This record gives sequence, structure tokens and C-alpha cells, in this order.
Amino acid sequence: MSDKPEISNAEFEVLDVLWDDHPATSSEVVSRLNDKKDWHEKTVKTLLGRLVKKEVLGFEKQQRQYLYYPLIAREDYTKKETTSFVSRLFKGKIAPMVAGFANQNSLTKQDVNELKALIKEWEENND
Amino acid sequence: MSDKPEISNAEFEVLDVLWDDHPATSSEVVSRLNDKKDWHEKTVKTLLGRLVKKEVLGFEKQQRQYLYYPLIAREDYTKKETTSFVSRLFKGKIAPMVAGFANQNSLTKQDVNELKALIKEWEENND
DNA sequence: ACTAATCGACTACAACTGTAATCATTAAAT
DNA sequence: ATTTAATGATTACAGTTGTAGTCGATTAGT
Repeated sequence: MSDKPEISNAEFEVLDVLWDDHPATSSEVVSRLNDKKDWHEKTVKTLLGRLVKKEVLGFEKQQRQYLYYPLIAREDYTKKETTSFVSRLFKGKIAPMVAGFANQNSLTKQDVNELKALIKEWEENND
Repeated sequence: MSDKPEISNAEFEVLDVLWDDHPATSSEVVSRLNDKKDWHEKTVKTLLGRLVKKEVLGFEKQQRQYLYYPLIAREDYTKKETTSFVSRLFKGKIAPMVAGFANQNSLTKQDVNELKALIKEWEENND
């Protein structure tokens, strides 16, 4: 029923800091974003408003201010995005995507260990 | 120097069929897209034009028609997109992304075998 | 009590996107 | 030879996005 919300790049950054910690007032969000982005306060407020309109964020009034919080879980969002990304760019096959990534970036030993753990788990569950 | 071209979703579909096989005339592109997308011919032409303007596609004249071909390689594009995707959504860590994917979709045995092959190769090259 | 700072609401505005339609030219069909 | 169809070029137009500015209300400072 509820159509998947399209979250723009800029909006995502705002959502991301709220995932990190919430609820938060708009000025908290602004100041947390100041570390990474060079956005005017008004810009951030606009993005907060748009995310509310898209029902990605909710808020509660606290006197005159709003306390914002995410309405969707980071995991749910990233899973869906990943699925659609892999499906679009790699015909749904995860291995070629990892291969391209590994070839472009350096995999750390930890990355590899984590991947091995995933595989091991998969093998225990599947046959 | 050359700024990375922003390729929109619709534009990507057009580029994708040209990656599959090129060069191709606009009507070939249109007919190949007909299988998956329900786009008007004019729409596809617009997208071809935009991709040319963005220097993502090139073309040669063949009498009155154009023969279009990609100016960027699929691998280069997908690698860059993957890197930025993983960086944005997973702080650059590939394993959590694979974990989320595996958890959302079913990994096939082939996927797992391919991943194992990647890991093996990595281990041979590193340490 | 007044003034200044701050908040959310609303407005702005150009670029990019999705989705074509129109136009001028040329090639194909009759 | 004319009409028709197909091409690329140009134009259209609303919705989204990035990036704020203005406005009216409220709170905080003095």
C-alpha cells in the first residue's frame, strides 16, 4: 500500500544523522551535519520538512521546537536499496558486485573474515 | 578533470541496452527497450539526446540515422557506483551490505561459490 | 516592556527528470 | 511526383531536488 518513499541524496544525509541518534531538534541536526556538510540551516530545515511530508520522519512538539525521529529503520531501507541496486546494476547477482568492489577498493582482512563468516552461516543453514 | 556524468534512472536503462550491444540506431534501442519498458519512442530519443549531451554516448552518422555507442565502460561505471553506494549506505564496508542482501534475498549456491572464489583469490594475493 | 534571536511555515527558483509533442527535413511508398 | 512515414532537433511541461530567503509568531535577553 504505502508507496516506497523516494529519498533524495541530500535528504538521506539528514535522515542518516537521525538514524545515528534520535530524537533530535532541527538545530541538533543542523549542528551534527555541520561536521560533514556545508549546508545552511535553512537548507536543513527544508530537508527535514520534506522528509516529514514524505512520511520518512515523524516529530513531536516540545514547546516551540520539534523533536524529529525516523519512521523507517535504517536496516529496512538499506536492504531495499541494496536489492534494487544489485538488481539494476548486476542483474541481481551479488558476487559480481563484490568482485567489482574488491577490484576497485582494497578489501581488508576484516572484510574477508566477515564475508567468510557470512558464507559459513549460509552453508550451515542451507544443506 | 572530466566531471563524472550524472546518469538518471531512465537514462541508465537506455545506456544499459547499448552496453549489451552496440552501436545501434535509435529505433533499435527503442525496440529493445520495448521488451522491458513501456516508453514512447519520443521518450527514448530524448534520453539518447541527453546522454549524448552528457557525453555518455557518442554516435556516428549513417546516412540520416545515428549509430549510438557508449563512451564509458559498464565496468567502470558499475565500479564507481558500487563504491559510492557502499560508502554512503554502509560506511564503505562491503560485508554488511552482503549480509543485508543475503538476509533479504536468497543467496544461491552459485552466489556462494563465486564469493568463495573471490575470497580465495584475495587470500592468495594478500599475505 | 521592547528588541533581538529563533522556530516552523511558506515561498523561490533554477537544474534535472520523466514523459512526451511539434517541427523541419529527408527517405520511402505508392 | 505526391503523400506518408521516419529522423533528429527543438520545445513543453509538471514534479523533484538543491539551496536557500521571507514571514509571522514566539521566546529569550536586557
